Amino acid sequence: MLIGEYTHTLDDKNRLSLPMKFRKEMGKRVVIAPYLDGSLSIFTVGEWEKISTKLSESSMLQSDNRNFSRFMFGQAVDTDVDANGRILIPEHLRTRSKLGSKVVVIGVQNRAEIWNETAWNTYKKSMDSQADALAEKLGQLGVL
Amino acid sequence: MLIGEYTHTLDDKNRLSLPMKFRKEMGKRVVIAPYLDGSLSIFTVGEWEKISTKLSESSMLQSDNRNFSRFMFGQAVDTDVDANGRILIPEHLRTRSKLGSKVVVIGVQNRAEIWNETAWNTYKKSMDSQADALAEKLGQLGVL
DNA sequence: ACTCCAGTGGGATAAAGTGGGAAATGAATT
DNA sequence: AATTCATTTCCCACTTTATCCCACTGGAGT
Repeated sequence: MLIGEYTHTLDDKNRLSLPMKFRKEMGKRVVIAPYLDGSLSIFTVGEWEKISTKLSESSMLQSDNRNFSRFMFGQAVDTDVDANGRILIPEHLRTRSKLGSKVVVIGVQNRAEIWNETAWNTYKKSMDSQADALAEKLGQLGVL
Repeated sequence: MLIGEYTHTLDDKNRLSLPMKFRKEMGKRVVIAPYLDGSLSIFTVGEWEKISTKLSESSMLQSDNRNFSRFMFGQAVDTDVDANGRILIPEHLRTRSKLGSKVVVIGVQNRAEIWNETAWNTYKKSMDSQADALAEKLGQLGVL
């Protein structure tokens, strides 16, 4: 279970160290993929395979499925974690999520997310003000 | 599993190097075919045969199937991967997908796609703005 | 204050990607 | 049928980018 928020530097060689607390669970190999709300996601290979399986069962002749598969797979990368616990963020993903030298790595259950630092702070603030309303909605759906 | 985005050059001899990460899975021989959304597709011979089988099982009495088969098979070529991991893109396919000297090769599970660089960037942008809605839709369908 | 370690930075080495020339194949013309 | 011209295929070499490895730093804990 990945939890917590860590601010790390993304250096000019596109290297990002994973928080020490994540490394054991992440293992030696992870998949980095574009994710929702402008963030990037880091999955363990196990979690990634679950997603792959689900998407491979959907027909590529339907544009919704095709588009989402392209979006995820086309931009994803599976990469080794180096000896210092760092991963390489490909240039196209770095650009997409507008990552500067300071990024935020957060743990969300089975995945980690990488955020542009200011985008994360903005997001946090807006969620804070909406949290009560959100809880209400989820409560109505019986989630919590 | 083919994933990732790579920008490669298509030289004046119509040669395109496959990303190193794709080469093992692609093998010594691949099939290049026109694909959807203006892209070209690269399949392993194995994957190509699967598609062929499926299409041959669908009735050619339906004009949609007939037309789609013509579209794929009529323009497809099977070609060797050379010693440097490069393939030759036939002129008619290069023209069709408006490929200049810079093209993007992406991996999408069982296939690779070749895109005109600017077309890909445009596509990505439009997908980025739709991804959240798309994920929601697929979530409702039980895909994610 | 000293030690240890997570996180960071930089230089050396290897390899992926690309370009160009030589050899081979095929077509065309006399 | 033979020679020449054009096009394709193969091979080698270069350049740039990425990967590996080691060293440093600053903060936390003893």
